Amino acid sequence: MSEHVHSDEGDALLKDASLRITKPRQAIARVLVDAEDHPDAEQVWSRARENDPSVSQATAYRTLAVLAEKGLLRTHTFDGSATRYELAERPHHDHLIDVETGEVREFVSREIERLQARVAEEHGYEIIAHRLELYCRKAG
Amino acid sequence: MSEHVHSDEGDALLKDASLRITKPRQAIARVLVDAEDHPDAEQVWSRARENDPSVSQATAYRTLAVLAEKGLLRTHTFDGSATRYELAERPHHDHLIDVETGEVREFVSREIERLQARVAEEHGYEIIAHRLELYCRKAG
DNA sequence: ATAGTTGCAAACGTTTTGCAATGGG
DNA sequence: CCCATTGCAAAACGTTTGCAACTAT
Repeated sequence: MSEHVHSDEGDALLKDASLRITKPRQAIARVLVDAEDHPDAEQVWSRARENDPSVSQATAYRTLAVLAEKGLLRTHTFDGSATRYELAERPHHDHLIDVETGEVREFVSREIERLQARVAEEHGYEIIAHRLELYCRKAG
Repeated sequence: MSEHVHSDEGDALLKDASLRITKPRQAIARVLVDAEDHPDAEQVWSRARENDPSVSQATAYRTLAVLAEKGLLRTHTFDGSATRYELAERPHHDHLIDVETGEVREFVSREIERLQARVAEEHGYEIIAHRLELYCRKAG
């Protein structure tokens, strides 16, 4: 059931950001909700156009920017390439990047997080956010 | 003594990269050796021009690219902004970024490193490189 | 001599923005 | 109705590159 429900989750995302519900934004929001990878703006735009071919690049970038700014999306910039996006509502995790294939795996380590907090504390800081990326190769 | 020695360290850096010693590259290399922060390409270029005003932007970018590629420089891309550089010969460390002032502090945690290696291992990988950034605010 | 290096300016890929037209609340 | 939002095209940004002149080796 529910082939294409009224894209509830996507609309919820937009509402959470206090954005007006418009067709272009719905197309974009659905892409983000459905995404199982970490698409960049161009990919989000391209996928959104499959839902609504009239969506412009500008709207894709603008919507991503607002959602990220309001904390509903998380952004990543692996190395120096295009910014990639993912839903922030997903549980926090860090990334393990296979440098040969580009595959991205997610992981969490409570122990590492705890040590990070301690490091910040030792410097007189508290952590707002962090980013941990392991660039790896399959163990031989 | 040694007001402006023949920029030994800078030349050494270039030699290590098997680059010909030229005036523009010497100007750039000295900037990198002297840098106590994490300058981006534009900053390196601008500082290099203080030594030799004729250094072009292209040469700055080209030299940084080669040095980074040959492993003599490490690169960072905090958030989505311009790539920043630092000497790789310096002991490895991670970064704590003050989100209010932009100040960057360095730290190392052997414990965190060990846990990272373990995470990679659990996934069947070995770490080539990693990046850990703590975005922090001064503790209230 | 000659291959590596340079500055210039144009091109690049990604992202942002001014604008007049459109459309949601 | 009115202001947020849109698409378009131009611009901005950081970075790369083709080329003819130059220079370290």
